[in-house]
Amino acid sequence: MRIGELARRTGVSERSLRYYEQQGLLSAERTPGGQREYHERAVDRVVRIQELFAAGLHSKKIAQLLPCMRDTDGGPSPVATPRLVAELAAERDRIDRTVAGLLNSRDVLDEVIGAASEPTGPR
Amino acid sequence: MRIGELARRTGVSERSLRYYEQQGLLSAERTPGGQREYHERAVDRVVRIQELFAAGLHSKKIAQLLPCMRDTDGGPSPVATPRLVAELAAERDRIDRTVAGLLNSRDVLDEVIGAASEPTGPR
DNA sequence: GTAGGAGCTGACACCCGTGTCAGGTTCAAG
DNA sequence: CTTGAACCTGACACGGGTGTCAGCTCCTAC
Repeated sequence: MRIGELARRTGVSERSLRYYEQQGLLSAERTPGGQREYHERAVDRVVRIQELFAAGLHSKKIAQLLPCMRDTDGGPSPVATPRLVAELAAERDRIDRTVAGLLNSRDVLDEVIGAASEPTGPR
Repeated sequence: MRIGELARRTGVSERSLRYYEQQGLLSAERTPGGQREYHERAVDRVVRIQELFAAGLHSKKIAQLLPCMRDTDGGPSPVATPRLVAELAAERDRIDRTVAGLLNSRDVLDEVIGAASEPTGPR
């Protein structure tokens, strides 16, 4: 498929898809005329990329991580280097701390929301 | 206390503390010479502000939210307007979605980390 | 009174994924 | 062949919290 369809199917802008390619996160064949031609599994990959961005990983780390992931085609999935594994473990811990903070903040919001739903405020 | 101590006690830079004041998130008395003088409870407030920033709220929304929160002094805590409550509920839902995404990404990381810890890779 | 650490304001830069525009090329349908 | 939608590259801008610097003033201890 071409970039327009991929953008539509993933909900990611064409701009971002080109950026992902530039960062080495996503590859594409080219037509003789130079237009990008994506494999079917690019869809899943783009979704993953978005998730990892949302998790706070930077493109550089995602670029290292992606080749080590089991793709939908069940390919060989090379094993990560110890160095990368250590970095990923650090990212995971960071994510855990982030989640804890988010849940805490959510509780704070809930308290304000809850207080407003009581007729005359808490006694 | 003055700004240096507050920065030291909260781990937040002086630059950021001044920014919080500019955004209406944090107030301070002034000495005759114009230097900021903070109440003791500014410490808790700064911590909260950081949490809310980490949760993805923008300073404008935090500025609306803070006056509605029960402070450590157990003050009056005015009730949020229905409009603000609706916005906060939206933020809470966004946080929930973010958490779900983070946990998902964490699992993805764990899979790669786990695969690397197996002697010859998965069968 | 004076030295020097601490504080003040204002301004500029950064990150980095994304939006957007300009100007040109390619592709597919008529 | 022509037309128009889709695609290409390159460049500039943004958001928004934070770092950093310059140049000055304040406060405290001696």
